[in-house]
Amino acid sequence: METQELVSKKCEYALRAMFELAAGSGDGPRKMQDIASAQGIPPRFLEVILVELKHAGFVSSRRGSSGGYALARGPRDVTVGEVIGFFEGGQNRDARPPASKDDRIGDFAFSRLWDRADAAISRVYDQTTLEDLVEEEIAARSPGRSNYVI
Amino acid sequence: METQELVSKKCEYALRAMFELAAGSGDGPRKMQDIASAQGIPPRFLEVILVELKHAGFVSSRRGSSGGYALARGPRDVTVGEVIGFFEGGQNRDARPPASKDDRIGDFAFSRLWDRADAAISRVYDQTTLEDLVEEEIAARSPGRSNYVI
DNA sequence: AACTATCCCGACTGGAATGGTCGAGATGAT
DNA sequence: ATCATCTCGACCATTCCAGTCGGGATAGTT
Repeated sequence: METQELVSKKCEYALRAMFELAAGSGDGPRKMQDIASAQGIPPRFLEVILVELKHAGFVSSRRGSSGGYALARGPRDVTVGEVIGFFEGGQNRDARPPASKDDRIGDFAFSRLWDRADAAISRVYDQTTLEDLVEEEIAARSPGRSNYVI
Repeated sequence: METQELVSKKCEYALRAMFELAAGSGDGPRKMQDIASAQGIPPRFLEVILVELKHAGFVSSRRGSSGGYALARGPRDVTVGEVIGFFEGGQNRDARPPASKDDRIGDFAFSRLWDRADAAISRVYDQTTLEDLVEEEIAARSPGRSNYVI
């Protein structure tokens, strides 16, 4: 059906950057510029994103001439859902229109509907770790693969 | 977790309008103004929406001094997913950035991820009909109800 | 036929979010 | 000392969203 882009470009960039860190792990920090070209992300924009990821505790950084970024936690311990939750729920997860005394007829049914949709999508995101993504990609690129649906 | 508003305001208004038509069925067409006040929708905006819904074949209309709108199909035969699909997939479901020859590493894994998320949410929307919503609302308002999760 | 309530349509607008850039500074490895 | 790198805040352009407006077409009612 392909509804719309579920997450913002910024959020996808963040995920791809972390994916890159997870995939190319083991050799100390990765330089921002490398990540940018590997994943096709506008470099200056990636800067902004990485700073936010650092503040959120997802990545760590080292300055200086052999610096760069690395995952703060292991790829197995960070889910896609956490990252998305941070970027989409940034600073606006509050401030209900205060007086909702005028409840329309259908409020309940729709509220349940949105909740169910939200739960369904969260279930997918929360069950997928960075490691899962890396393994899925490796499996896809190995030649004699079978088409299992994970 | 409560990520964000999954559908646009316009789309939600459309659904609520159709919900209203489904709930208050049986007495000929409903006037636009009535629907607007019943569901708290800006009237002139609702006009726009109803015209689109008519063009899409979801509702029918009668003009003149005792006119109004009615569901084109029975509440049991129209799913929430159809309506959402129409409003969100309006005119922009095409125009891929033409040359995507430069496939990054991770394209496959992410593509699968978005597909799974999309499928999860579509499953919820496509399984819910207008009638389901109406019944759910009625059940919620009946006094001695039990808290089943449907 | 006149009246009037209703639907019908296209153009328009203000504000917010998105996607992205820029310049300058702080820090630290070599 | 030097240079590559991260760090920060301000800035900007475009798009999209939510909603409005004025006028016109249509059809019941009297």
